[in-house]
Amino acid sequence: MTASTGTRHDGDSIHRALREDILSGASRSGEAMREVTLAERFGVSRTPVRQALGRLEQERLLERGARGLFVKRVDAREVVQVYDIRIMLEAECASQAALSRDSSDIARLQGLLERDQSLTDPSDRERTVNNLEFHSAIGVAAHNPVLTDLLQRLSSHLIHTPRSTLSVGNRWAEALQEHASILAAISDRDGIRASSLARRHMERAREIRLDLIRAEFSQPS
Amino acid sequence: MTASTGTRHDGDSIHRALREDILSGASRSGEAMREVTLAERFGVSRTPVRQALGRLEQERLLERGARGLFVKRVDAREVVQVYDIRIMLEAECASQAALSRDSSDIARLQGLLERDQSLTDPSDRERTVNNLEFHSAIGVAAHNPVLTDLLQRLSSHLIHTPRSTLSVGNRWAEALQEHASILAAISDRDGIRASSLARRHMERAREIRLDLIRAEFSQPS
DNA sequence: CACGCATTTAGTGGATACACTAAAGCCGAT
DNA sequence: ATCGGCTTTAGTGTATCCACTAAATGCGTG
Repeated sequence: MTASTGTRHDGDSIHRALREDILSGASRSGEAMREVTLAERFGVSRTPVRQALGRLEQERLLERGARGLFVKRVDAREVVQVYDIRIMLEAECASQAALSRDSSDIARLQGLLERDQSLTDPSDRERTVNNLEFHSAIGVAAHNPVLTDLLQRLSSHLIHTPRSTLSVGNRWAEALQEHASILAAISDRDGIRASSLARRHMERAREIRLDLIRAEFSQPS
Repeated sequence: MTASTGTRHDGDSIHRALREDILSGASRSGEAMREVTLAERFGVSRTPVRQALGRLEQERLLERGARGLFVKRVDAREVVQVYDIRIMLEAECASQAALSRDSSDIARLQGLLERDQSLTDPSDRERTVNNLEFHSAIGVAAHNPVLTDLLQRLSSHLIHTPRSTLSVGNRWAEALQEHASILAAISDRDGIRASSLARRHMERAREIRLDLIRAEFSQPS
C-alpha cells in the first residue's frame, strides 16, 4: 500500500500513486477502485480521485464493470498482442535513436546501464523500474514524442502482470547484456543493428512472458 | 458549431461533441477551450465539461498552455512521426486482418467500400469520416483490440489538420482503388500482400499530406 | 514615455451537497 | 425452500461554492 499520510495530494499525484499501486501489483487484478474509499485514503475529496481514475481508465489500467471501476484483468491473448506491437515499436524506436541521438543521450544510457550492472541481487521491483527507465531513455534518444508516448502507454499495459520477466533464471543478466549491445549500436549510429537487436531483445521478453503465463495457468494462485 | 440545444448532454456526449468539433476543424487550432464557456454552450455545469476536457487532453487533442487548455497546434514534424508509425501499424493491422477475418468482416468492408464507390462528389468531411470507418473496419477484422485502439488514437492525432488528403486531385478515387485491393488481399487471406498494400496506401497518404503542409506554409491562412 | 509595482480578474482546482441508478438484501406467499 | 416483487443502499454523475494562482491592467514615478 502506497503512502497516504504526510504528503498533500492533488489529482496528478493521486494518478501517479494509483498507477504505481497497479503496476507494482499492490492493487490486485480485478480489485475495485471506489471513489470514496480512495478519497478517504488520500485524505482528499472525490473530485481529484475521479480525475485520476478517469485517466487510469483511458490508459486501460482500469476497466468499467457493473459497479464502477476495477483493476483490469490481463488475459494471455492481450499480453501477446501488446508484446507483438511493442516488438515493432521498440525496434523502430531503437533505430530512430541510433539516427537521432546526441551525446547526452548516450551518456544517460551509459549511466543507467552502469548503475544496473553494479547492482547485486536487485529486487523484482527494482529490476522492473530500472528496465523501464532504460527503455524510456532510448525513447528520449529517439527524439520522437509520438513514438515514445505510445511505447510508454504500451509498457504499462503489461507490467501489472504478477511478476516481471526479469526475475526468471538469469534473465536479468542476459537483459543487461542485450541492453549493452543495443546501446553500442545506437552509439555507433547503426540504425539497422539497433533495430534488430531491440527486436530480438523484445522477442526474448515475449517468450519468457509466455512461459510465465503458462506456468501461472498450470499452478494458479 | 455543433448542436447545443435540444439534446441533453452528459460528460460522454460532450467529449464526443468536442472531439467532433476539433476533428472537423470547427474548433480552430490554438483556440482556447474554457470550461465556463463550454458549460454554458452545452447547458451543463463545469463538471462534465472538465471530464471531457481531461479526456481530450490525454488524447493529445488539447494541450495545456499558460491559461488552461487549447486545441493542439500540429507541427509538421509530429505529423510525419504519426504517419511513420501509422504506416507500420496499418500494415500490421491489415496483415492480421487477413489472417483473422471472418466472413462478416469481409461483408462489412465490402459494404463500406461499395457505399463509398457509389458516392458522387462527397464532401471533404464525408470522405474523412468514411475513410476512417473503412480503416476502423479493418481494425475490427484484425480482432486485435490493442492494435485497433492504438490506431484509433493515432488517426485522430492527424485529422484536425486543415484539410484531409482525400480532397487533393483524384486522391479519393485512388484511395478507393487501394481500399479495394487491400480488401481483396484480406479476403484472400494473403497477409503479406495485405500488409504491403496497406503500407503503400499509407505511404501515399503521407506524401500527399506533406505536400499539403508545404503548400500551407508557403501560403498561410 | 517606459518601467515597476499593486490591483484586479479570468480561469482552473478542490470540496461538498444533491440526484439518480441499479445491485443486493428482505420478506411474504406459494 | 424458492420465487417475485419491494425496499434499502452502495456508488457514481452533476451542480455549485469556495480557494488559489497567475496573467492582464492600471497607476504612479523616474
